[in-house]
Amino acid sequence: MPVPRTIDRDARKAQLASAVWRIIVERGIGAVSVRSVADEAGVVVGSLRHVFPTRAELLEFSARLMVERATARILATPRSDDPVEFACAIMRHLLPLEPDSRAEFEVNLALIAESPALPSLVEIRDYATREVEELCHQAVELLTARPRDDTSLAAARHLHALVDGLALHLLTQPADADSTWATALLRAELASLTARSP
Amino acid sequence: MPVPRTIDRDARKAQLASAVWRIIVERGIGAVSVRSVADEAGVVVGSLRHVFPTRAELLEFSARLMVERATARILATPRSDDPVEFACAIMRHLLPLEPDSRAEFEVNLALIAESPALPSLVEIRDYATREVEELCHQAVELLTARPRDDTSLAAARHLHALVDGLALHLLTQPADADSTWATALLRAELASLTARSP
DNA sequence: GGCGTTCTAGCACAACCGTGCTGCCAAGAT
DNA sequence: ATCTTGGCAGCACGGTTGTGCTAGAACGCC
Repeated sequence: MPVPRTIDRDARKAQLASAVWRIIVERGIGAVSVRSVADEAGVVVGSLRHVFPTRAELLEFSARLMVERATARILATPRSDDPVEFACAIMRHLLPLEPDSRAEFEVNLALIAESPALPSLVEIRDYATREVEELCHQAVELLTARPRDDTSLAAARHLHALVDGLALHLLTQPADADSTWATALLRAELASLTARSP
Repeated sequence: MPVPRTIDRDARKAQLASAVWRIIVERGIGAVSVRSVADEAGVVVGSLRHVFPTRAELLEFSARLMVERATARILATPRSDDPVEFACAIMRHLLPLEPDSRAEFEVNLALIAESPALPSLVEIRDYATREVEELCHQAVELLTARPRDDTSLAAARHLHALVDGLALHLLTQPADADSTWATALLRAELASLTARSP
């Protein structure tokens, strides 16, 4: 049985997904169409549709890959002896401070804004939210060195809301504006968690 | 000089704007077109375009009216003797706890997500952000009873991020889910502000 | 070399989009 | 009664969208 030429489908998918991200960042989610994405990726529509038969599949994969990338980056955070600095380094990855994470958050927001029209993306978004929530729980556990209870649950929710709110504000200001205040705020919050623990 | 029949343009504009909101909430920002809005409002495209010649003007007015409505609702908050309860009542208006405020926040988010494509809406969004920021400053001043300085600025930013993060999380959960935890979290944060002041 | 399969390239179609434009209707001032 | 003008209804046009479908090109295996 002959096995004809095959391209690296995963690489091709990633190439197309990053084209999607670029368009979302530069022109908004509304500008994402099979044609604009194919153009941006430098392929023809036929090739794109050979890998992603429908637009929904294209967006779904793009969203999923984005979550994977973010997860990988967070897991790759170098351990630190200082708990506050370690937690801060992890949480910083959730803020749109660099082009990559900025794109990730922008895509995340686009998913929320378009969720009524794209129900298949809701579960991806919810999965990502649960992951971040779990991360906040772990951060609280690390800093307070206590098991989970009602107060630590509230603290985790507080931290989660704070991080996402900071992300929202960083996104609405220009990419090159001063953003040291956000890190400082985050570090102060994390430090106060250790201070409050007995 | 003859003066022919005139409709209440402001009422007509508000009618069309609320149709825009409904579509954003139910079908996402991507589903907002002159035709879908005219349908939803029960008028024909020609009539809509008589009031809003272009789609951009329609969206711009809808966004501006939304900010006005929110501002009015906040200003109408009854004063309370308890500073924490008063601040909490005001901040609750910024959370998507009821259909109206839910729609407002959803529209706000849609504006952010589509800002690359609709630059004219950016300044409206920025104006709304500044208003909320100012509100947070006033809340901090009220609770700590101290003038603005670096620490109160940080506290206001903290509060602002927390409120917007909470709003984001409330939006991603079903409209009828339990949301008492958000109010509790907010009240605790506001109470801790008074506690910290000397 | 020939075959078979994957990939590429693109046409076609129906639907939808924003917007320019043209009549028609109704109502109030004269 | 007539005239003037704001509002209503809708057609038309060029563009874009998602997707079905077909024909050819490129390549690994026999």
